[in-house]
Amino acid sequence: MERQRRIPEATVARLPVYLRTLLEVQTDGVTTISSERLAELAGVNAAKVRKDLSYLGSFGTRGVGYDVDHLLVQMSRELGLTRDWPVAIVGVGNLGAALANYGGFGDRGFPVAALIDADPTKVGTTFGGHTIRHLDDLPALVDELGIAIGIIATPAAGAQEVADRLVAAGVTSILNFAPAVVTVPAQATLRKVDLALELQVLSFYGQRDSIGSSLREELGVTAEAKNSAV
Amino acid sequence: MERQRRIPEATVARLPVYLRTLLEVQTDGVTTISSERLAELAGVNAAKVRKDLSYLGSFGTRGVGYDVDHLLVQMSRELGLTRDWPVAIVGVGNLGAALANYGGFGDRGFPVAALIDADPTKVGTTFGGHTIRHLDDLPALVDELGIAIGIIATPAAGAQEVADRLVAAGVTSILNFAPAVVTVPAQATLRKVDLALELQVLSFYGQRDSIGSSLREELGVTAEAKNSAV
DNA sequence: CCGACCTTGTTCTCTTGTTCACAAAGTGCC
DNA sequence: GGCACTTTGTGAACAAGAGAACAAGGTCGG
Ligand SMILES: NC(=O)c1ccc[n+]([C@@H]2O[C@H](COP(=O)([O-])OP(=O)(O)OC[C@H]3O[C@@H](n4cnc5c(N)ncnc54)[C@H](O)[C@@H]3O)[C@@H](O)[C@H]2O)c1
Ligand SMILES: NC(=O)c1ccc[n+]([C@@H]2O[C@H](COP(=O)([O-])OP(=O)(O)OC[C@H]3O[C@@H](n4cnc5c(N)ncnc54)[C@H](O)[C@@H]3O)[C@@H](O)[C@H]2O)c1
Repeated sequence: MERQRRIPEATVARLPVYLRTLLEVQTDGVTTISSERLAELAGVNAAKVRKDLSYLGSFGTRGVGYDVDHLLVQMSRELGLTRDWPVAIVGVGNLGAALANYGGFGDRGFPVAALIDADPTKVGTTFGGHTIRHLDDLPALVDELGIAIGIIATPAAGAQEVADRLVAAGVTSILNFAPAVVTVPAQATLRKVDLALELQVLSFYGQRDSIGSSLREELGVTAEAKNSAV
Repeated sequence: MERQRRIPEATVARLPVYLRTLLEVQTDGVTTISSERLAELAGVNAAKVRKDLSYLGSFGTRGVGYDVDHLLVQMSRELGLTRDWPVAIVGVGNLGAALANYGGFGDRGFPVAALIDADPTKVGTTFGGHTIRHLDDLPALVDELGIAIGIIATPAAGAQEVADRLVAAGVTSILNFAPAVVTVPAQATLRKVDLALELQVLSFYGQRDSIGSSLREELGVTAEAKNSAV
């Protein structure tokens, strides 16, 4: 039985949800879980769960379900979570500072390894246990600390330049919070988090509702978020 | 010529990007734009732009392009941006505080109208010009201030309860930052922003790359983010 | 007024993703 | 050991979305 490669993008985006769900049931002492139950907890369709998991290999036992521990190991391996991915936060302002303070990333294998800013009055100061470094130090920091992921938390105007510099320094995974279209070469991966966009999408559907349209209800639009990748 | 209803979800998620792009070129004095140019600036395919815009109606002029001002008006109307959408932030911690401090929302028609927390030591204190209110006050706040959107910035454990309370109080648009699966009834809309998920997806693709696989290059995976709706 | 040129709007095809439905495979009772 | 029951893994049908291609419609120079 040949291992199936090329995991669909939609599946990749759901694996973290399954992972989190499995970690939760694991702490409850659950050792085996059916696709039905996992689907319920993860807010998706059971057939989808089975198909998604089948991309990892055939780990289930028919008539029984999936072994939680085993699934967690396979899933972590597939997602690349068997190693740490040091993160650099670029732009230590309002948002960057909040992210730097947040402990939830290091726990999960994404330690904040560097804080970077372009403002000379911020560079050199210490924040949350890190000395803020200048953007020019980026290549050195990548070498020293093995930065694998860059988070852009600068104003929109600077986002593309920061992305270019990150890629030039060898950081090929980028998460962009700035409300700007940023492009990177094909060998890099860029994902974005755009709050204004989210609010505007909510506004769109909210307006539909308040107009009294029952369109979406008729369609049975589902309860769980439908974000594409978020 | 019948107006085409039922705008695809994928299109709805791109309209805010076009909107932002159009606002930018508008300030540069541009009055007309072709689908080709808009596509380039928005980081998408030109055919997609034309198809997306055609859902709003036929506003372009063949041989010329689209009138920027007109397009902005139509798009704003469609997205429901002709009115304000007061936002309540639930959970004024690390993240909630950063969001509350951020001025970028009010500018765009999403004023932060209320800050809500469950912690008795925080309730009653003032933050960023708002007195923090208790979760129990939610129904009253919705009545008084016309809260239209709720942002969940509490720990994961409280997220579902907060969502339930928001819906019960009449808030049908919710943006969830907590790493938890939250479900809402069909008449409500929920979107999520999940940073851990984003990082794990980056880790997946980062691992693929560092293994030396040229899979994605061969596939010509594109430069712009592929987030589904974000 | 006409013809060369440009850009939209839309149709068609291809790809990706979702869901159903069911045979295959395993468990555990009797 | 056999049989009833459960749950997986996947084939096939269906739905949504992306992109190429092109006819229709409009501009503008002459
Ligand atoms: N704060 C929020 O809650 C929030 C919410 C949504 C989106 N955003 C977006 O996140 C980004 C950051 O927001 P913020 O509120 O933290 O802004 P901010 O102004 O508080 O901080 C920006 C920081 O980036 C630094 N910076 C500017 N240009 C830089 C460059 N080229 N290289 C390195 N550093 C640079 C600045 O010195 C500053 O420290 C913005 O694009 C904003 O639109 C923020
Ligand atoms: N801080 C970040 O940068 C960051 C990044 C990604 C995700 N998140 C997520 O965002 C959420 C908030 O993170 P944080 O760092 O601000 O946490 P935090 O602990 O700093 O703040 C949480 C706040 O929510 C309040 N709260 C708790 N339960 C509540 C309830 N039932 N109703 C109302 N308020 C309640 C608490 O009193 C506290 O003020 C978490 O789920 C976290 O995982 C945070």
